[in-house]
Amino acid sequence: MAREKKIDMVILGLLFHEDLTGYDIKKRIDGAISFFWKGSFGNIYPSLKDMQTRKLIQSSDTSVGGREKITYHITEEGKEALKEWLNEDLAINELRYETLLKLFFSGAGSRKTALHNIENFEKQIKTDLELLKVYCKNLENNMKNEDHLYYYLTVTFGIDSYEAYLKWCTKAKKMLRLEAR
Amino acid sequence: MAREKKIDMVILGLLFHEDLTGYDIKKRIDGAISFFWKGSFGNIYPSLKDMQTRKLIQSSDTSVGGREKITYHITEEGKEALKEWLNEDLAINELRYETLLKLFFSGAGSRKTALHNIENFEKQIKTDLELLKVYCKNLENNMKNEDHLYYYLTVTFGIDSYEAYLKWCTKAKKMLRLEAR
DNA sequence: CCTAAATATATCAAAATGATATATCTGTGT
DNA sequence: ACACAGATATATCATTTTGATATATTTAGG
Repeated sequence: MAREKKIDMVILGLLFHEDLTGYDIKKRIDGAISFFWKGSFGNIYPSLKDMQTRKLIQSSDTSVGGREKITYHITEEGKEALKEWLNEDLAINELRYETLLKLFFSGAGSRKTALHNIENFEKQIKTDLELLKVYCKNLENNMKNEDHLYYYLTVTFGIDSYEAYLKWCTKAKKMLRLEAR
Repeated sequence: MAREKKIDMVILGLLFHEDLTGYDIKKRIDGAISFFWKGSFGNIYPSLKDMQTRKLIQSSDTSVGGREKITYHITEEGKEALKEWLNEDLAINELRYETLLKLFFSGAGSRKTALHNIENFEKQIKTDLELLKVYCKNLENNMKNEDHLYYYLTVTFGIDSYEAYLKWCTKAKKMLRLEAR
């Protein structure tokens, strides 16, 4: 059996709630989802075409004037495929943190470089954490349906782990400054 | 300027300390590094050939009997390239957590499925956390050089964040069980 | 002495990434 | 009325990564 293309599931998950264009899908992925998954035009558009031939989604032309616009709709087969994936036990969870990679190899550099890289990371995380907290507050005032609960849980995952990262940053910086070479 | 191939930096980082074969490199990457970065034969071997033509590394044939074996050694240019990368401010840090993706789309499934996916995640994390703690204990008894300090910091990053994940799992499971549909 | 596991290199299809090309529509300031 | 920046929208491409497989040799255990 061919390996499952994850972008397909992201798209099906989004189309489960509403009809969207490829461009809309990209915007949704760039929102809260981007904290734990990415997508690009380079895989969204091919996936849309492919899933249409596999009858998991249907397209309808909703062009306005000269502006081309193709809106996609999930089929029953598409909903089935999504549910099957949700029920599979396998889930691949991966970190790809270049900051940690650089830190690991900092023996080839200096304490100063290592500290600098951690400070950059800290800055990145603080910015993202602020954003997540805004999402969280908005959700708390508007937890009206099941989907909001799942959304809320992913946001709190982000907040909790980012807060742990920041605590680690403080510890790590202290160690790098104290333990004289 | 061509985009930087990250696998090159991983290999240079490893070769900075010792000469290695492609197979050795794969084994190193599959160790502690695998918690924050991955590598496969499919990009290790091509990278080795490419970096050799770019004079960042040198190869020497160390075959034993009929067994082919090519050992690589970092050059001064290679060391320079590694240091340059360490000194670049840019670092791409990405999470790719299929568990969170499934949780986010659990509206298409059920509370039961969502809970099941979190329990699977919890199991995965607990196993990995145990391993990280072993690494940590070994390091604490053997913190003799600068490299061990950097290694130790990446390991504590893993431990701290995984512990935060587990706390989140407990909270999330409670919410999913309490908040009746 | 057999065999399973580890060592070792290499390649390939499939998927993801990141950038770019092309064209249209919308809102803002002048 | 007009220019023009920015948002909307689809599409493609080279590069990189992933995951699997092919091939062959050596080592360790029963």
